[in-house]
Amino acid sequence: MSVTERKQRERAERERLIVATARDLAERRGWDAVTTRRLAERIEYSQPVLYSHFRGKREIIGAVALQGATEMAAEIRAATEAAGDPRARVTALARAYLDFAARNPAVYDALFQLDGGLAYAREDTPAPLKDAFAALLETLGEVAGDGVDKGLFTEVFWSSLHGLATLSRTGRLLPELAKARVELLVDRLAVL
Amino acid sequence: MSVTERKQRERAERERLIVATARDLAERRGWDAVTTRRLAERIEYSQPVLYSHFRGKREIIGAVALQGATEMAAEIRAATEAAGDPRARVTALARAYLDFAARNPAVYDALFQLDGGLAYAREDTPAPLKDAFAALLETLGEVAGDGVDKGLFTEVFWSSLHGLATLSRTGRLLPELAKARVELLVDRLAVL
DNA sequence: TCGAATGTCTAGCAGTGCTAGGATTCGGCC
DNA sequence: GGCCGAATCCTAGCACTGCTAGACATTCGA
Repeated sequence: MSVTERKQRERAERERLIVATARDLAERRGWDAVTTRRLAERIEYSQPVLYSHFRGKREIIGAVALQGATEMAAEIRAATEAAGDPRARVTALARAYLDFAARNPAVYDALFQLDGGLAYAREDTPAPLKDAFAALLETLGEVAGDGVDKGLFTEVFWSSLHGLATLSRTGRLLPELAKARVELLVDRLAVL
Repeated sequence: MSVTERKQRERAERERLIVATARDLAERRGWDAVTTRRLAERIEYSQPVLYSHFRGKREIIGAVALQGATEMAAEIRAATEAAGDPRARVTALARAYLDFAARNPAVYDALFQLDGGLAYAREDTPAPLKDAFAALLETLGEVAGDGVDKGLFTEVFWSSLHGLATLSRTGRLLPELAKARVELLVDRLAVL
């Protein structure tokens, strides 16, 4: 059985290589540059190998998205736990979120802009996505205010962050106001 | 000269036909279905004709975006002018914005999601885009609050609306909370 | 040692955005 | 009216895309 196990390990390793390569390529040159041919060449296998791991390009995007969700959740938790009072936590959350989006634009796109074939806001939503939302809710639930559903508040706050992240990255907002926008958002939305 | 004029008219008419057809196709079957071949077939000309009007597919998207911006600005102004007090105006604006995004998803994508080769938030930004932002600012500037720059506030409010529009349309937010999200956003962000 | 199963690759399909170059039609001039 | 140059348009094709059928090699169990 040890041969089979080794093969499974190698297969899993190759799958990680595919996801990592796709992510790297997308981050360096954009998702348009992530073609099945280029990806196959980089991992030094032929195209059909990709399809023995994933149903298609969409699923590869989905895999990158899940990886990104896990990292994002971790970074957000790390940032909020380091802060003292609720206000500092919310500010830290907002900064960590926008930071992640700015530093990993391709991963962010895989998560929230592109179609990775993943289910969101449902029962069968993959665990990493649920957990990322939970990471937001843990901190934002604290400042939802009386009588306001924590989930509802988190959705609204998250939407605002998402809007800031996407519009600013595509040059649709004034760059010099970035910091002021975050402060204004936190001041107004959070009940402290 | 009248022959030349007629030709120019016909050319302009054909250009309108291209934009209208692209928009219709995108709205019915998504932007992926808007291929140069299909578009050429629909307008009953060959592909190269498209390139005598536009540099490429990107510019066609841009043309649809500009058309959409004009309509959006008009709808927002119509909605806000019909409302009485500032609070009603802001709510009407939010509803009108999200309504437009929901009713014209392809146009909304052309405007804020896809690359139409347009400049945003700059001096050389096309007039329709500037005017759409102005339409938002006219109403939102009223409720920015003391000491808060109206442009800054408009950017933040707009980003929130954009986040709601995109995340809800791609199924990333709970559909049943749509109304509550708008109310919460207006309540918190606007200074009344 | 041989047949079967597994793994991988070559080659190809239908589709994409875009364009070079040839055919055709048209307007103005003699 | 007949001709020529220019404007207009189309055919055909390029290099690319995601994806897959079928051939080929390799490895495994009997």
